[in-house]
Amino acid sequence: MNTKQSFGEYIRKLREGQNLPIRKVASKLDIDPSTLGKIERGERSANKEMIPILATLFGIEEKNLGLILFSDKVAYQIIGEENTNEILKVAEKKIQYLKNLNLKQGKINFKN
Amino acid sequence: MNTKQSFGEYIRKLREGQNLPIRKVASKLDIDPSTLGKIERGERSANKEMIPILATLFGIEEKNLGLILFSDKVAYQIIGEENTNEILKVAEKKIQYLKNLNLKQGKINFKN
DNA sequence: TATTTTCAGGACAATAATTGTCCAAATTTA
DNA sequence: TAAATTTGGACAATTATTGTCCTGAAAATA
Repeated sequence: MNTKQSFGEYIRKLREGQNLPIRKVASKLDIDPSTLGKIERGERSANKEMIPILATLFGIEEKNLGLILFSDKVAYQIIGEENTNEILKVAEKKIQYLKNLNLKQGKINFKN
Repeated sequence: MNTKQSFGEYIRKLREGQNLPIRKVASKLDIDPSTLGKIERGERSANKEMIPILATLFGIEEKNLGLILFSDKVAYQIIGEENTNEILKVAEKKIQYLKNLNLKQGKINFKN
């Protein structure tokens, strides 16, 4: 897992590796070429529905592509803070706690 | 740091610990009592401007309160995914990379 | 118990953020 | 040079978020 690339950079390299124009990939995704261009440049976010399509197209694991997308989202959300590592650590524990809670009980109530 | 509490639960306990009605704290925050109630119940998000006010009011560290708020946000964003730990780990590396990059260069370009 | 205070939660409007398109200009490729 | 591709701004549409108001329930207090 290369952590030095954003989702956009990543899929751009994949696309260029196959010598595909934006136009064609965008058509597979059923979006405007301009939108895909923006996604590749990080000016728009990809959405989850695009993951399986791109994964199939480029022959990579859906799971990994999703990982790159979501880690980008998380990074983007807190990059402006000072104590990013602490935030992530506490978030991890919170998630563990909540998932565990969820096994025993029913729903999730989490919004902040 | 108690990771078993959301931001809302946390400030609710603080508030109740001082026997303050929602109304009064809400007034300090300059918001409707109903809004604070929702924040405490996790139906609304707190915003950053509230942090210093609440920290002062309850005599706690701004930094810690911010930590609770942001870790909540991160947790909430990815709680629905399977591989949350991996996501956090990759996000951490990405942030390190970006921060380091930022020291050398200028701005941030990150949005996904 | 009656009154008052507090709190919960739905409905709503206002605002903000996100998403995607269209188009024209710039760049790249053939 | 001509054609194809890509960039990026302006824009509209959609969606998400924020906070208020209000009513009724619950809790506290007299």
